[in-house]
Amino acid sequence: MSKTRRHWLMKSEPDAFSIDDLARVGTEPWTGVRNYQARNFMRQMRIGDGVLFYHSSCAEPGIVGIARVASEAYPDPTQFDPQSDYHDPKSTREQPRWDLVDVAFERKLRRTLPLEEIRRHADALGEDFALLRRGNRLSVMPVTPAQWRLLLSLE
DNA sequence: GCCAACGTTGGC
DNA sequence: GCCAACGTTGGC
Repeated sequence: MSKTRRHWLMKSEPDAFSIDDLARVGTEPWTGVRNYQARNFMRQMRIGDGVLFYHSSCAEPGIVGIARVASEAYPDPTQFDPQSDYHDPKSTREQPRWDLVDVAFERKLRRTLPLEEIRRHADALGEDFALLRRGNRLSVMPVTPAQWRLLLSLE
């Protein structure tokens, strides 16, 4: 396993949990991911990896801040909680299905980097940039160093 | 609110 | 193992 810091993009609906919420709490366990691909990406995360914080399902979807991975992946406790929206009856403490990582606030961007503007750089970002793939619904995705640089240069 | 895209479930 | 039905995501 490489020791190089890697980069990711994580989506959140600001009505549920925004970049300002993260700024307030400092560090947040990223509960509720119930997609295997997204879970597997979180399992690849290492402490210190960079995270682009993306607001989805809102008036101006886009990248709004930078965070960093603050823990290795560990079982998402909400999967065991029958009261939780994220409860998964097929999960047991012996055999958990869902993991999460802790995410720590780094900074807000000077402005929201809107999806619409990101789209205009689709060619430079390349085919492997999952955010712009057709019908993309992935909430956790990898970002290459080149994509990271390009996106932050737009700020 | 609409709808396209996609993942998951379950019957067969 | 196929595939239709269903639920969810997320931009608009």
